[in-house]
Amino acid sequence: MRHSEIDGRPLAKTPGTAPAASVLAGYVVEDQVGFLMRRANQRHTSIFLDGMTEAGLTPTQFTALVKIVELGRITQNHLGRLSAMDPATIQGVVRRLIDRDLVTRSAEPLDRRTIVLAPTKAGVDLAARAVVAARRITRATLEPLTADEQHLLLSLLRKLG
Amino acid sequence: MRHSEIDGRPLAKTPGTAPAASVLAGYVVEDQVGFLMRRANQRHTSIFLDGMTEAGLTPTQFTALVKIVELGRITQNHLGRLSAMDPATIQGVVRRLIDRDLVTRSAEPLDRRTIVLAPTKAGVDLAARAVVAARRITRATLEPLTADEQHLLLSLLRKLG
DNA sequence: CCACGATCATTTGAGTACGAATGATCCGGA
DNA sequence: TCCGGATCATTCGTACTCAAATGATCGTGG
Repeated sequence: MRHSEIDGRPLAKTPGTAPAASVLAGYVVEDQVGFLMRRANQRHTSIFLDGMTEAGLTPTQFTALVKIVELGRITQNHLGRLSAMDPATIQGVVRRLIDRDLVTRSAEPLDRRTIVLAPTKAGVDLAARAVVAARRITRATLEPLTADEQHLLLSLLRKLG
Repeated sequence: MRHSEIDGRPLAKTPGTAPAASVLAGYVVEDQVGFLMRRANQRHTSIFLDGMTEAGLTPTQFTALVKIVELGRITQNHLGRLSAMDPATIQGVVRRLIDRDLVTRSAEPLDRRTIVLAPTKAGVDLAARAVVAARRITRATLEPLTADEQHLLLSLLRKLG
C-alpha cells in the first residue's frame, strides 16, 4: 500500500509516463466546493441566458441595470462595488448598456474624476420586463430543491459571501 | 400602492429620466441565487489562486490535471465532460498544461479524430503537491460554516448540479 | 498652499465560458 | 459499399474576471 504500485486500474500503455492515481491520496475533485459551485453556476447561467433572450441581458448586465434603475444616479465604481464587479469589469458591462441606450453617462462637476450613470426610459422599461423573467429564472434554478432547501442554500451562500 | 409614485427614496435630479425603483416591484438582486453564487464563487476563486501560487494552477487547470493524473490516459473531449468544460474551453486549458510540460498529447491510431492525453512525471508530481494545497483551499473556503453546514451546502450544490 | 496618499476610470494581458461554424473521421443502416 | 448522422478537435466572436499599470483628480496634513 506504500510502494508506488498501480492498483486495480488498467495501466496506461504510454511508455515512460506511468499514471499514479495513488498520488492523489483519495482526493476527489468532483466532491469539492469549488467544482460543485462552478457546475451550479454554469447551470444557472445557462438557465439565465435562456430565460433572458427577450431582454438580451447577461447576468452581470442585468445586475448592473437593476442597480442603476434602483438608485437612479450612481457612480461607476460605486455601482461596481454594489454589483460585485471590479472597476475593469464594470467598465465593460456599463459600456454595453450605454451602447444599447439603456443607460446614460454624464459628468459630475463636484468630482471630475467620476462619471454619473442614470437609466434611460428604455432602460427602466427593460429592467421592469427583465425582473419578471428573472423571477422565473430564480425559480427554475432552484427547482431541484424543496422550499426549505432553497432558503437553506441562500442562507449558506450568504454566509460564504 | 398601485400608482407609480416614488416612495420614500430620494429622487434623482436628472432632468427627463425619472428613476422608478417601483418598477422593480420589490425585486432585490443581492438576494437572488445567481448573485449569491457569483459572489461565493469569486471569493473561492480568490482563495484558490492565493493558495495555489506555488503550483501556479487555476481552478480549471487544477481540475483537468487531477483528472488526467487520475485516469492516466484520456481523450480531450472526454476529459472536458468529466471536468465540466465544453470542447472550446478544455482546449485552451489543456494547451496551457502541455505548454508547461505537465501533460503530453499523442495520436490514437484506433480513432484518428481523437487525441490522447497523459500526465508527464512533472505533471504527476505537481498534481500531488497541488492536492495538498487544494485541501487547505477547500477548508478556507468553507471556514465560515460549521461542519454540519458544510456538508449541507455540498449536498445542496450537488442536487443543483 | 502644496505634496502625498487615496480614489476614479481606463487599458492591457491572461484566463474562463459558451455558441456557432468548420473539417476530419467514425459508424450504422440501407 | 456508401451515405448520412454523430463525434472529435479547432477556431472565431463575445463576454466576464482579475491583476497591474496609468493618468487624472481629490482631500488632507503639514
